[in-house]
Amino acid sequence: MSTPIYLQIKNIIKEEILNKQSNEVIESERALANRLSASRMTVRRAIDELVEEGYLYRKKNKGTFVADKTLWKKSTIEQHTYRDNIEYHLINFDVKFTVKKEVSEKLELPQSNLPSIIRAVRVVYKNKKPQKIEEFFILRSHIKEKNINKFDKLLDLNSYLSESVMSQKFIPMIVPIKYAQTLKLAIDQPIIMTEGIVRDTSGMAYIYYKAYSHPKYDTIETTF
Amino acid sequence: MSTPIYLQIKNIIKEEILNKQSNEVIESERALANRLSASRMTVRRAIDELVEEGYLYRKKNKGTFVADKTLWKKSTIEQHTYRDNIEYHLINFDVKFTVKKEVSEKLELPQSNLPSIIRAVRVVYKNKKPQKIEEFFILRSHIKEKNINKFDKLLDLNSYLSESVMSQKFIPMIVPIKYAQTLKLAIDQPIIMTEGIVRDTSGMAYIYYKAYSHPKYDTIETTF
DNA sequence: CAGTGGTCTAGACCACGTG
DNA sequence: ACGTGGTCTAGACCACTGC
Repeated sequence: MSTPIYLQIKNIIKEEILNKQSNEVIESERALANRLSASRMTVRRAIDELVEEGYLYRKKNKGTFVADKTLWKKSTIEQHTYRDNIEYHLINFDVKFTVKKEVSEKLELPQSNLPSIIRAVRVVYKNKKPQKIEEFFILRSHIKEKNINKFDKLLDLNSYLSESVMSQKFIPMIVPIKYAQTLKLAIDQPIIMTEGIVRDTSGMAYIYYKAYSHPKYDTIETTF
Repeated sequence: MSTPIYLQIKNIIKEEILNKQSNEVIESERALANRLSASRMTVRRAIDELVEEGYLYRKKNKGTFVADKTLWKKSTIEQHTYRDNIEYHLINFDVKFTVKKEVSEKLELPQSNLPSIIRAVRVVYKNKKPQKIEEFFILRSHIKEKNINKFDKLLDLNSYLSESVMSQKFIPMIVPIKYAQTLKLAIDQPIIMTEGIVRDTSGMAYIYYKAYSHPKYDTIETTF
């Protein structure tokens, strides 16, 4: 088996608590270690992660318990993906060698010898309804060569985020006129614009994006 | 010493990397364990948390490195507290036995035999400027008796969050007229209203709150 | 080959809650 | 007195990197 034991145990526990009530106590760490023929530290690591992900909670000197099902989700901004029908319509795609000051500042680009920047604009539909408009500015040099022609890979933020860090700002505004029609909004509708910068582990900014969200379909939700 | 060794080590490392450059390699886990007279697993635990918090990153078979300083912050909504001068002005405080439908739904209150609810409204000032207006609805039964008369304890969300889970929604809107003046905003200014529900580990909702943020001073920012 | 992080073991002691 | 989670130790093997 190449998958680590603690991950196997994690999945076993995850399955077993499906049949349990919220706030029901689970087996003790020692009992689990014994039953699954693993050391207690390995079981603890599995439980540690399940606690971190909101599936379980611990009470000192009492035991470990199944968390309320409504808490079984982690803080992720990209909320969709559950059973929703998500579609992307690319409405713009080009490579630039000059960009607006705003973009070059956010990506901390050099004044001269500007690198090439991929700019893409797409509409995200959720269950056939327009949900948000996203504008991406991506440093061409950071795209793996084999992905360069696959828009889906290119614009799937999740495939980058595991090795990178994203910081986001939420900015209130009136929907820009040019996007009002696409989002099927009145021209004076307040929306949230999300501005994000993705950096690799060395701190280099390589994606700048702005997303204009429909206020009704795309309520941004996070859990701590 | 009652503070765990792994926390002491965490702080030692945190101090030592202040004098290092970004992407500079740090001592190996074994070397640290040796120098600090701890086992490697204990050192690992300290490093694990520092990686989780964005201070360090690891490269398999290579070493552990100092992360870029701009990544040294974790996803917290309550951004202030650094060096900012934060003040709270309580502008309303009472105990209710009937609440609007909106609140009773969010807190999942019973139809009859309504529990008492504490309602508080306060203005948060940051460096003497109004930053946001917060409305809290708190289940009286969840307040520890000794805190009941200390507004600061009562309304310090951080003192609850360690044992609870908060979920938030960000909703765009035009600033409500009754708050426009307090926030020093034009009456047609778009803002973000943050709606939050805090649940204890058993899943019971006990705080409902709404925060109306000034768009300029309180840009909500998160890191993943 | 030596050194790294990733995983794992089989013990150990502690503080605390409940019977 | 016993069981719980919280912490800690001193080893171990693996896959991989760089010299």
